[in-house]
Amino acid sequence: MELDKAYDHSKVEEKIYKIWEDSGFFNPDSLPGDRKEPYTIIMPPPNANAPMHLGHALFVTIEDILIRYKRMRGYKTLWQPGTDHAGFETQVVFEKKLEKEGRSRFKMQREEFYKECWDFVQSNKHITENSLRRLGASCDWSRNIFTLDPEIVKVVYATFKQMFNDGLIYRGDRLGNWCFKHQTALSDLETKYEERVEPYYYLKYGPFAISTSRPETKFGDKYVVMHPDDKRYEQYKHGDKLNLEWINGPITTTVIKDQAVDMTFGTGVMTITPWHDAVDFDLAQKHKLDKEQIIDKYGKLLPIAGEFAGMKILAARPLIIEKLKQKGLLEKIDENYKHNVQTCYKCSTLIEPQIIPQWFVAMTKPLPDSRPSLRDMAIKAVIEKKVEILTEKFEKTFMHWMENLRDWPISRQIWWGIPIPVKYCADCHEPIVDTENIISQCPKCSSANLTQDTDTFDTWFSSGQWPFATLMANDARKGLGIKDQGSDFNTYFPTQVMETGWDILFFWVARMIMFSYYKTNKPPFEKVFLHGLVRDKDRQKMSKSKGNVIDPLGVIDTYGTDALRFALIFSTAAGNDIPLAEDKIKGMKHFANKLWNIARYILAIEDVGTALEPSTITGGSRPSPTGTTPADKQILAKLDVVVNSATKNMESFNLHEAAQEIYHFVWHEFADIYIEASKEQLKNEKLKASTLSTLNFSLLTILKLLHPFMPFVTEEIWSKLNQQQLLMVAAWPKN
RNA sequence: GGACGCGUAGCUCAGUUGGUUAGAGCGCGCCGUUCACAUCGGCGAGGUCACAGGUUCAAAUCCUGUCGCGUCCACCA
Repeated sequence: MELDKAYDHSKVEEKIYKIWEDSGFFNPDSLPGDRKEPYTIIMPPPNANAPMHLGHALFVTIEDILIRYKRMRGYKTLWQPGTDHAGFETQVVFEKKLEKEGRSRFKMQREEFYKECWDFVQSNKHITENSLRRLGASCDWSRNIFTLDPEIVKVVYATFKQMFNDGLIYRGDRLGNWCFKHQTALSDLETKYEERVEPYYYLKYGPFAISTSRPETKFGDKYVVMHPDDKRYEQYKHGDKLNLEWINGPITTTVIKDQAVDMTFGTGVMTITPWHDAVDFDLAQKHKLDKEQIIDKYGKLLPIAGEFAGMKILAARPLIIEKLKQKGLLEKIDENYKHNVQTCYKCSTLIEPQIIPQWFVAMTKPLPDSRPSLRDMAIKAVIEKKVEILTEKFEKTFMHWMENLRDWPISRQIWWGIPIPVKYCADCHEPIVDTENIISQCPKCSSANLTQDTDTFDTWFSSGQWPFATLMANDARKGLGIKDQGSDFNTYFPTQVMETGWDILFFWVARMIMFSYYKTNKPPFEKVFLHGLVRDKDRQKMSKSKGNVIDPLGVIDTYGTDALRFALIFSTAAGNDIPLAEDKIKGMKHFANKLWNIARYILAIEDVGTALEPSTITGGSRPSPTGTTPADKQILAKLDVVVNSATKNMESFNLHEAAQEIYHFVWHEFADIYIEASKEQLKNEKLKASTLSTLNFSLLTILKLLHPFMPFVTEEIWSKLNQQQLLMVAAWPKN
């Protein structure tokens, strides 16, 4: 048998993937042998609309390594694939596309928009899935699912209804983060703070001095707040009324004393704008104060602003200041006030807090069946290691976040997503949960005058249920109940590992744990393995919205999937970011070629026609100790060490260490030392048998060790060795 | 403001519970191609493991402090 002089991945990868896929071994139901113990990874569903980036390559590499390893160890392995409609993310991308075409969703019908967005996502979805194939992902495509598939939506709706009935979901007039551009509320996680330098104004408010960077919010200020212990304002009592001249004329203000005021900040006096500020909102709630909307949802001033009504806030600001100045109410301006402003994480538009009715999930409210709150169940699970977050660093971060958790707003005023299954009675205003869309009469007042809620769910409300929703959906498709023998949910839940990026620890992982306990009283997964971010060569974060994503398919074309995978895993400790240098990938292509040539050397000996039968060459049984040379003994001993250590590292998720030691062994022990020694030994007829046997045993073992990391080249070489079964289901080496 | 992490060879980074001459990829210097591989081989240069203390028989690894860098969370009217 003669191999090509160099390994050519382009001739191999597509062919091998097809062999794997045709074998059916991606599907746990079709694996050879009697496999009882399941090992399950639910794939974090990639955003269906987004082209693949190196983050995908990294997660596929890690998860595929784990799955292939466990498959070789005889587990009933399920890697559940899927794609994500990614509500807001996708809508933003799609709206940008519309914008380029000179269109806008605000000029479209909702149905028209949804259909176009659906088609857009569907066409990109296949591209994403094929990219996963090119990366060698050995996931079970027969179970492939999409977050908007009806079986998933059904599970999501059932959870919503159950939570609503349990009083864990409520509709509230609460202050939310409002993005003017995207015309939707956002959760705190979907906003970011940006440092800006803006003028800061000191104003005369009757006898007081107040300060603000946002004079346009001040029209409705009819309360003035100070700390009860502040000696400077002793003469003012809580509830005192004062008349004073303000922007648009005389007003009456009421003194409020509250400890929330920081006496050391500014003058220790502030006025409040409950409709547009979180602290002020809380104060107003506490003291039952009036709340007035100053700015509408398009960022324009309302009639309360008098002559400024209808103006955009930023345009009005200098005019308001000018008027204050003319009235002698402006004391001074600090032009270089540095502060952080909250902005939309997608478009950096200033976030305006607004009171808008939204649906919330109560995170800290105990469950009606006497279980603790969603938040507390998740904290308990992590403390008790029912869910183990790998690396202490992330566990700490997780706990810190959980302990400060607030209620979660789950409604969005966008169109791309799962509609909230609620109707409102126009007569008695009762919200009616209608998950089947069959209710036409208000159960309370019998009115037939019902209107549909127009909001959609936060994507994470549905993807937070992904681990059990996917398995339940699989069962629904097969007509199985979740408790039936052999159902996916029964067999594969809880799953073993959740592998994902640390950047969605709060968005996703935390929510999955909470939903899972709520719904099943079990953890969704036993371990959480968080990988870092693949950064570009300037260490910049790669993201769809920044447009700096590097297409991994180009790198694969040049160097091969195995090289990319090995480069990604090679120096990747859990949780550390990875700046990917192309040189590293190139080096790993060389390694694949090295492996190829090791096999080529061994196979060539066979062709040269030694005394050995091919069966001996390819049998791969461990050489018997008698008749081996010190060199044979040494390499076999080292092989044992590597098998041992690599196995240990695979079990403890130190994949990069396993990769490194295998690499070192193959190149610098086996090739550099033993193969060189073998050339001399083969000249001696008496040593030929044991030498060949040592070479072959070592090679076969190496192929098994490397297969999870470099599946293509190892499977290809394996096939040249006339093996009966595929390497992907060969047994992991033991010693 | 709160929390977390990092500082190891010219560059990018590994180094699990403290234990022999601290590693990899790339780069660099010299030598070597009929004999698996030039996508290679051999030899080599290069690190006071940020700094200062401490614990220990033993510290890159544990503790304290200093300097420098970064991340996350929250946010002052």
